[in-house]
Amino acid sequence: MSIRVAVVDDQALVRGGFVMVLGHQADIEIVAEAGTGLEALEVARKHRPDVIVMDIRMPDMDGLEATTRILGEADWPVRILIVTTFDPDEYIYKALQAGASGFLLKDTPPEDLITAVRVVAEGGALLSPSITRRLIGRFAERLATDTDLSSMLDRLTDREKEVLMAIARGLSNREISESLYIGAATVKTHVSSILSKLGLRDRAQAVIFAYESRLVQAGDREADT
Amino acid sequence: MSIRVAVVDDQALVRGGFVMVLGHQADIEIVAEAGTGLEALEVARKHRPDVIVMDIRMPDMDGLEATTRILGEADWPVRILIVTTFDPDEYIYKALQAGASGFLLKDTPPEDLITAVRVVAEGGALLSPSITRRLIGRFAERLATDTDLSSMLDRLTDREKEVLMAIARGLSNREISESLYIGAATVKTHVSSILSKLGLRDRAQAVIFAYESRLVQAGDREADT
DNA sequence: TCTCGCATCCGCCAAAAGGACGAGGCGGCA
DNA sequence: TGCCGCCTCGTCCTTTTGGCGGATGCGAGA
Repeated sequence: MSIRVAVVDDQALVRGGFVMVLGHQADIEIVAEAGTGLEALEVARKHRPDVIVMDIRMPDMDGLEATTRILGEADWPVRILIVTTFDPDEYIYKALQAGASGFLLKDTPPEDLITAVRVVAEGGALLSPSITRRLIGRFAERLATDTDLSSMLDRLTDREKEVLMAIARGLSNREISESLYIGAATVKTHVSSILSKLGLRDRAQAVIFAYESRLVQAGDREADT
Repeated sequence: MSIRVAVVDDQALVRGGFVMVLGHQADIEIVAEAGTGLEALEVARKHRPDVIVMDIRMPDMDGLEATTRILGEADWPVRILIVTTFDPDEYIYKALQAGASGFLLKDTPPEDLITAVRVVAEGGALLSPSITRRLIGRFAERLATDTDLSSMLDRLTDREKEVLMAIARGLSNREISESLYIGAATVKTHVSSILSKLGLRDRAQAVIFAYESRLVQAGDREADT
């Protein structure tokens, strides 16, 4: 069974090029074309393609908005491959957030487009090499600065680390004492020790340290009680 | 000019397969092979390949360590492509941190390996589709939870946002008053207003909110005064 | 024009936090 | 065995914080 593809681009020439490239593949069938975001919604609903090759800049509604909507209302498995000339960070992150399975630049060779369609049809994901590089960069950079601050964590005892994490969850001393089953005075001792060891002044700075040192990470908050 | 490639894998059969696949390409030349991490260091120094196809699990020294070392001491442009059977998150992040330009699983088809070598040789980056998907997932998830919390930021006035950011930098009320050239009592009023509007109890929780809402981000700390 | 929200300021008060001690119990280690 | 680090708890004190009420000026919009 061939991969059913819809191509969405407002420039007829570009769209035609995509259709030409993809349509000549034995395992790919072009089932629809659209020139605007709104049209994309229609053809998606009507033809229920497996993969939608989508431009970003379009009249009516841009490709990112269309992606969000289509994925939001689709009741069949559809993958969206963003293909664009522009690659500012903003677009990429929005595209990924919208749920796109791939992000290609228009300067990629035709065979890569074909590969990309096949990959996303199978549930994989694919980015242009340059974008992959940037994404990797962001990750690596994030991991790189870890060691300096987190090494200071070694100065803390296990108990103190527990208390610090509790502080980083926004608990008061009394709440910490209850959650750790120790006296309030003990918590204060630990807190003082933590602040002193880390060269901090108050629990607010301790929270900052916890985040900066990746002891806790933005986003991994368990449900607040 | 062809791409000069070195293949590093401790399993002779696998290594032979890679060499076979890559060596038959007109634009690729296999200039060296190695079976261990230490050997990889040697052949890298000796043959100065453009691209090193590297396994992770090896005797002597694993591929990640070898990657780090080679990239650290190399005085010529060398790209490293990690190819492995295993894909735990840990490996991926370490590989990216080590500076690898690509990360392929051994279940990818041979032509993809060829493509990957060409891509990284040109300075691009490439990940296996499944890994790309995971990386995207991590990013999207990160951005996904943004709106709910950051929408609460809209309730704050500009001045309050300033104060909140100051709190998130670890300043005391007095320091904030000095940095904003306003009275200490005024700062307290703002702080109270912030806590009340956001449903928080104290400045420590405000710091947490600032990080969770991405008002401030771990890592973008300017040098502490 | 007259509110209303915002920023600014003031003071008072209770709670929380933090600093500076001392002190006992406990386990590892020389 | 004795020392040391860790955890525990206490007490006393100062500083900080946060809540509350009230007040002024100011600009935008009804």
